[in-house]
Amino acid sequence: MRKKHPSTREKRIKQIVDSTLRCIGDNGYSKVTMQLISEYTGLSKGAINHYFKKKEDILIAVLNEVDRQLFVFLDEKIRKTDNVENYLRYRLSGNFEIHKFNPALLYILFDFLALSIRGNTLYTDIIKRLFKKYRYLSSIGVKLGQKAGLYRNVMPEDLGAIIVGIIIGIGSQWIMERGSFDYDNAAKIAEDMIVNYLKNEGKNLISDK
Amino acid sequence: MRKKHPSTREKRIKQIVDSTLRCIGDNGYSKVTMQLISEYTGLSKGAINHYFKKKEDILIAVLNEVDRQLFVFLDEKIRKTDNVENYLRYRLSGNFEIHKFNPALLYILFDFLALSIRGNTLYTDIIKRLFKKYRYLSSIGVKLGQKAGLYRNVMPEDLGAIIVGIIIGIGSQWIMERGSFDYDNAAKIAEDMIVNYLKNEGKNLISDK
Amino acid sequence: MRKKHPSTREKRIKQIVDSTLRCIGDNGYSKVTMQLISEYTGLSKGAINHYFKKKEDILIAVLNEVDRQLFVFLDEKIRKTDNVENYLRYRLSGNFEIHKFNPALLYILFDFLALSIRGNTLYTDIIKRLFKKYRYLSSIGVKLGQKAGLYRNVMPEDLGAIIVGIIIGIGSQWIMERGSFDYDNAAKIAEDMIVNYLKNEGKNLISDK
Amino acid sequence: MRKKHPSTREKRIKQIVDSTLRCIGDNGYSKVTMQLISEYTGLSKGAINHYFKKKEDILIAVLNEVDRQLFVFLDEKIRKTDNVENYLRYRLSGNFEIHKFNPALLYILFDFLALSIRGNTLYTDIIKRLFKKYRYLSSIGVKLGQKAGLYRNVMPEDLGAIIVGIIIGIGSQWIMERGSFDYDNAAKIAEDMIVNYLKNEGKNLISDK
DNA sequence: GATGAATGAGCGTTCATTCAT
DNA sequence: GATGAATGAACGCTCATTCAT
Repeated sequence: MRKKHPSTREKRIKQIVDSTLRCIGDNGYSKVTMQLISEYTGLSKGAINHYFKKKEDILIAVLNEVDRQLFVFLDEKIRKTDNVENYLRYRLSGNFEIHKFNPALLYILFDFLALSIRGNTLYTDIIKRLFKKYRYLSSIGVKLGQKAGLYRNVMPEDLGAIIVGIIIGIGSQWIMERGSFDYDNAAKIAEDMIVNYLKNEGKNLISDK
Repeated sequence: MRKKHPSTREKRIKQIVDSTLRCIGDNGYSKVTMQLISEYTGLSKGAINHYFKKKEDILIAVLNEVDRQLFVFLDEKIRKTDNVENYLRYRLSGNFEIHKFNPALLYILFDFLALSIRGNTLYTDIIKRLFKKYRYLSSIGVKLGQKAGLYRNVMPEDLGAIIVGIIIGIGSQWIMERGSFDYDNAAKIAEDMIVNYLKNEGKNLISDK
Repeated sequence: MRKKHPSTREKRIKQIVDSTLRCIGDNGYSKVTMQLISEYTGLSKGAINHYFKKKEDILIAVLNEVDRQLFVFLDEKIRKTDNVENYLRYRLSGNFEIHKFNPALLYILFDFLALSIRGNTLYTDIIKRLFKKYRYLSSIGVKLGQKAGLYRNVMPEDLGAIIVGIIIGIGSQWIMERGSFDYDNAAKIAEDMIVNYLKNEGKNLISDK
Repeated sequence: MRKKHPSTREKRIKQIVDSTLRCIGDNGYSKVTMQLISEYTGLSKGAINHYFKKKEDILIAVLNEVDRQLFVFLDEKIRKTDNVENYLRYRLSGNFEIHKFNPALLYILFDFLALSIRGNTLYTDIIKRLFKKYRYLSSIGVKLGQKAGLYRNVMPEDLGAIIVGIIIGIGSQWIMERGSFDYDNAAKIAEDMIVNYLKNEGKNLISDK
């Protein structure tokens, strides 16, 4: 029996992935069961298993979806600028904004990150790729500034790591306890700190330690 | 009914906590079972239960041990300096060093962080307290510099959040994939970036965005 | 998502309750495990859990089933009479009969009674309700006789307690050791004793103690 | 090494039995663990096991102690009378009194009764013996009255079963819910009902059913 | 005699997965 | 395609019992 409605399969897969994303956002990775996914999706457990042979397969699809959503959200904002400095600033402020107004994505990212840090080879590769991409995207702003002669000569990849790190590092603390510091101010300082550093090539500020 | 061998109990408790710490470091929080802890410890499941009534109690003890180890390691290093700028630099470089040579602590921190982000009230308070402490310790270096007239006038708490964020943010990426960027260089840049920012009060580098 | 086979679920639930009833009758409450219930039912442990989330839920269902069976058995017999005195006699003899030919119900009742006497709040309410109902049903026969001017003026509720008490009190002894006394004769004496007492209003038989 | 203080053993055994009795009275049979017995006794688990090889051995000793206490309490009261009718009345009222003011004994009796009803051969024999003894003791009052020409000619053993039954039957309901009926009044009615029945030989009150 | 550390079988329960319908 | 009944391994945990000290 051949596929009668090939679009049904894709529709169902999207339905399952979206529901699971919502489910993880609501309950956390460790609380997600096939039963709960089934309830969020409105499909039976059997139907879920019909489209995804293993629970892990759903979670991998979810992680890819998180990646896609983060990318879509940011790219839209950044593509609109042609100011070199703004490229970097928009990436920073855009990310800070995402985590503030849609923390579920960060929640999920952290769940998978925690799993991936160990040998969980299932998610590791996806998370690695995700981080690599964001370091790369962050480094583009640095490279553009260097090409324009605005930024000092540092390894763009290492600065990409700092940019990505500062975003998730501040975000994670803020998620833990919102009142513990001024998120917007810290984000602003971080932004200035990075741009400030990149523009201060000539000054010998490096300690002689 | 006096304890005849109080040292035995304490020894066993330490043995279990240390073994669990090692176990989480090797396998990750989600993979840790009472059975596995028992195997790592070399004691029976019943024996583990004799000292810790609940699995959670072990994990809380482990988390406190992580906290203690981080504190002991850093304080030793920092106490030795009386140079104001070095206070901040030592805290940064010290943390980077820990995560490089004893990444298990960061693994575990992330595991509990991921759990705490959701409603897991068991670890949340401990993790909150831990983060708060590190933001505070980081802010001390800022305050000292401000008092000495060396650093610009920013909220020390917000800078504490940035310092802690940058340490765990870079650390987590490096743990994920060691070859993806130059950890030592990124750490050095981050260090300079922060000190640079703090010392550049007069310059109007803040973007007019 | 409509139920396709609603009868399957109900059939299984009945199957589990009946099997557990048999299991408790054979082995006693304290010996009943999920494993044993599963064996009596012929279903896997997982299947039992599919229909009853908690072991307690099965036992509550069992207790309600015992209640139902007792009620059905007695009501049938009693409804057939319109003789006022027979109402009480039938209730007494009917109960004695049940306990003689289906002692499992009494076994189970005692198991739950023993549990309920202590703070086991799970079964206490059900057992309380059950006893209350039987006291009430027993008191009806007294009230009818009083209305008809046949019985002396005593609190029907207190007599209900005596009637219920005598039934389970004699039953429990007989269950313990069948040869120890003549159950049928004791039941007959008890029946006469109660009716005798109720009909002897005028005589000052009450001791002047 | 021979026993230095033979009385120590007996003292310890009494200490353990008494503590366990108290422990069951407080918590119920099903809640009693060796740990709890150890805490109630103030001895270590190892010490308990030194005197009683099995937990069951303790419980058998406890049950015998309950039997002994019930006997002691009642016999004292009854021995004081030489009035034939009072013999029976004292046994009834005495028992009602015990259960009212020391329900723990009834609690424990019910716990073991529930266990004994099934094949738990450990306690069955003791409980059987206990019931038999009380039926016998109750029947003495009947026999005395018959010898004195006061009571009708019924099987004393069967009446013993009714007397014992009515005592535990009413007691169990009252323990379950104290407010559900007037215990004292029900006890009084039960007492009169029995004596009334025994004294009404001539009257043909027996239904012709 | 006395302790409590240690054992391990067995408990109720969860859950990914399979499969007859 | 879709269902949910059924499975069974694995989990955290309890507890009577043993035994080195």
